[in-house]
Amino acid sequence: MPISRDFFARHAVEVAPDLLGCVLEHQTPDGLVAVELTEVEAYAGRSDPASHAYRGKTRRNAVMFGPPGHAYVYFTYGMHFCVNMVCLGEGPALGEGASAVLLRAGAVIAGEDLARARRARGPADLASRDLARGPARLCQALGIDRSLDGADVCAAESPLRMCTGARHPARSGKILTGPRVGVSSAAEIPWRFWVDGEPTVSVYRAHVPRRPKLVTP
DNA sequence: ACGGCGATGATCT
DNA sequence: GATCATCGCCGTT
Repeated sequence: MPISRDFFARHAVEVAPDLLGCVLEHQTPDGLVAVELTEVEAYAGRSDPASHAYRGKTRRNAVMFGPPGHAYVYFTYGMHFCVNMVCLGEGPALGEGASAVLLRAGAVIAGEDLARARRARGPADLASRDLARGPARLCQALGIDRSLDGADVCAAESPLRMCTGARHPARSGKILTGPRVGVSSAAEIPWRFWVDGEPTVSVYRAHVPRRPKLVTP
C-alpha cells in the first residue's frame, strides 16, 4: 500500500524524518527493486538558497511546484540522477514554495540481483550496503531516470511507489540529524536525517568548490 | 580514513 | 562560461 498524499502535504522538514524506514519500490519489465530509506535531506522552497526551487519555477524543477506526493527527478554532473519527494509548498496557494525531500540512501530489501546488475561496473562485486548508498547510487539501483520525473508515488498502479515499512525508526529514537551534504550555501542548517548505526548511510562530505583547471602554456 | 581529480552534460546567468 | 543536492579510482597517512 502506498503512503497517502496527506503524508506529503506538510513541509519537507516535517516529512523528511518520517520517511526514514519507508520503502520506495520501482516496478519495471526487468522486475521489482525496493529500498528501505535510511538517509534523507529536506529542502525548503523559495526561502532555501540550497533548493532548486530557490530561483523560481523552470522547466527542470516544474514538478516541485505541483501537488505533493510526486517524484522530482533531476540529472546532474553529466551522468547522475537524484530523486526527491515533493512536499507542500510554502505559499498560501499550490505553486508557491515547493519544498522537497532528497532521498540520499537506503537498504535494498527486494530485487537485490537486479539492483546489483544495474550498479555493476566491472568484474568487482559490490557489497550489499553500497547498492543504494548515496543519492545517485540509489537511483541507479532502482532504475530511476528523468522519465519518472513527476511520477505519482501515492498511486497503487504507479510504477514508482512510496510505501510504509516494517520498521519505524522515527518511533524508536534512532534518528540523527546534521548538515546537508554537498551544498554550497546554508551549510549550517541541520536538515539531513539518517538512521543511527545504519551501514547504508552515505559518508558525509562537505561541499568543496572545484578548482579551475590549470592550463599549461 | 581521507584528499584530489576526471568524467560528462543540462541548466542558468 | 560557470556551476552543479555525485561517483569511482587512485594516491597518501
